[in-house]
Amino acid sequence: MEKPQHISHSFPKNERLHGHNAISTLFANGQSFYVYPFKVIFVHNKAEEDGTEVRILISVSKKKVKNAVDRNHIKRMIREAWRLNKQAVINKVSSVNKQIDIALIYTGQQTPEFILVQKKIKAIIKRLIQDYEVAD
RNA sequence: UUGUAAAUCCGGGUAGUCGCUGCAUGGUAAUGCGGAGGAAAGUCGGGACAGCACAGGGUACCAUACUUCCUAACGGGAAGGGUUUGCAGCAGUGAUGCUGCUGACACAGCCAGUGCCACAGAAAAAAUACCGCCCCGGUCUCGAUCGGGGUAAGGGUGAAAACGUGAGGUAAGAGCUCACGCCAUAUCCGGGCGACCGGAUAUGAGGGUAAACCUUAUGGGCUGCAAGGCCAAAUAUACCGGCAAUUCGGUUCGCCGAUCAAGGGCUGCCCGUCCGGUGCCGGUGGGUAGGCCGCUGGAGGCUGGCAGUGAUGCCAGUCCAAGAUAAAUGACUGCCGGAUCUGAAAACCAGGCAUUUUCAGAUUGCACAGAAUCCCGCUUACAGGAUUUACAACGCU
RNA sequence: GCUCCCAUCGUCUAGCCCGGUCAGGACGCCAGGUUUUCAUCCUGGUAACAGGGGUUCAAAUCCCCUUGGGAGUA
Repeated sequence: MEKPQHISHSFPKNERLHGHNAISTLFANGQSFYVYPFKVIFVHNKAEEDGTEVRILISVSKKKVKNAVDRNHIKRMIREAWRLNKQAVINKVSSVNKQIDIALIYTGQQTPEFILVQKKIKAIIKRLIQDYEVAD
């Protein structure tokens, strides 16, 4: 699919969504859809100068998952699944010269298997790409 | 050997692939080294550190409460003292005492004062006597009744009944008296640094409750790293409410000194004190919410020696062991280990069951749990394993 | 992170400071009555002190620990 030099499984800091303003605008103006057990919120922006196409926020509610160890574990699995499969979204977004902020909110109450998480993340990525093709 | 209890320690290992984070090298590609816990948890005590404030005094408020010691400090710890639950033994007519084992105790003072003690009960604290007991008087049907008085031994009530046991005494009774025993207070003697212990004498209106008010003693400024500092960015000496606008002296006419109003600081209040002349206080609103420092080398860890019953301290050597910030310390796979289940073999036994060991297979990522300024404690959670000590058992048929 | 507060019938609450009655009231819910029927109204019932330990004769109340919920704070 992609050229070898574009394949990167790294997850640097500028691909993580942070800052009060960016998150507020995402939750205020973003579109959302569900792929159980995830709620996905995303918003399109104009391309940034620093070259990051995608910024992502991963959240697990303290009310759904009480234990801090389990909460960290879920977040790590989600981040890992995203890290290994994100390249398709980056390529698509950079091809239309835009930038996207995404929030992945885990709404389940049980700790899932990694295979299941990876399957769902792939489905979300497919949905995001479809959304771009419809927009075009 | 197994089980139970207590104490201390450990609480998965390893290889590969792909990642995150700090530092160093290096230069924008990488490489090397480091990267959660005994509780990181609860935020219950105590500190360090920081900011505000800082003549001081009284009072209020809060906390603590056997003694001595340890500690930076503590509501923590060590050693000791006292009280007490349960069991067993011994002494005594008995009340009770002594000894051993075993736990528990927020354990100053109800003899400083005040309050409270529901229901029941006659009475709940200096006792108005319900039943009962006894004496005196009246009446009559001659053992009952009425009236007056004595009595806290007995009954019943209650969580608790006015020191307990035995005797004397008496109309009946009563610490009324005596002996013994317990308790409290005071004084003296001996021991102990002390709590307290042993003994003697005297006194006695001899319930409980201070996690009731309180008294006594001791201690305590307030706020917390979102403290606080710097840089960047951004705006509005915006609006509302309340309060105030002193006097005198000197002068080189710039001011200076004194007094004083509004108001503010000194945790609340009072005194006192300091600041304070065009502003002061309270509320609402607007802007920015990015980065750096604080931020990890410390009451530090480990080893050894010495002192001490011990907590702990001193000395010497050695080591450096996370610093994230929408928040890192991981994910996947293989092997080893653990746990559970099944099967087989062996050991013990006359045989079987149980137990133990070994082997094979299957299942399961596998205790509690994730640093957020740091440290010392406490409390709570915790599969399994190791060591030590104490006690019990050494199988059933 | 730090600093605090709260927990009582199905719901909203009183009682807690200063311990003592069957833990009171309102709205619910259930049953009966009133009414031709329904609503209203009347009568009766239902049902709670977050969990554990301590102090006390006695704890919703006082003290300690745990659990759950909430608030403030650049």
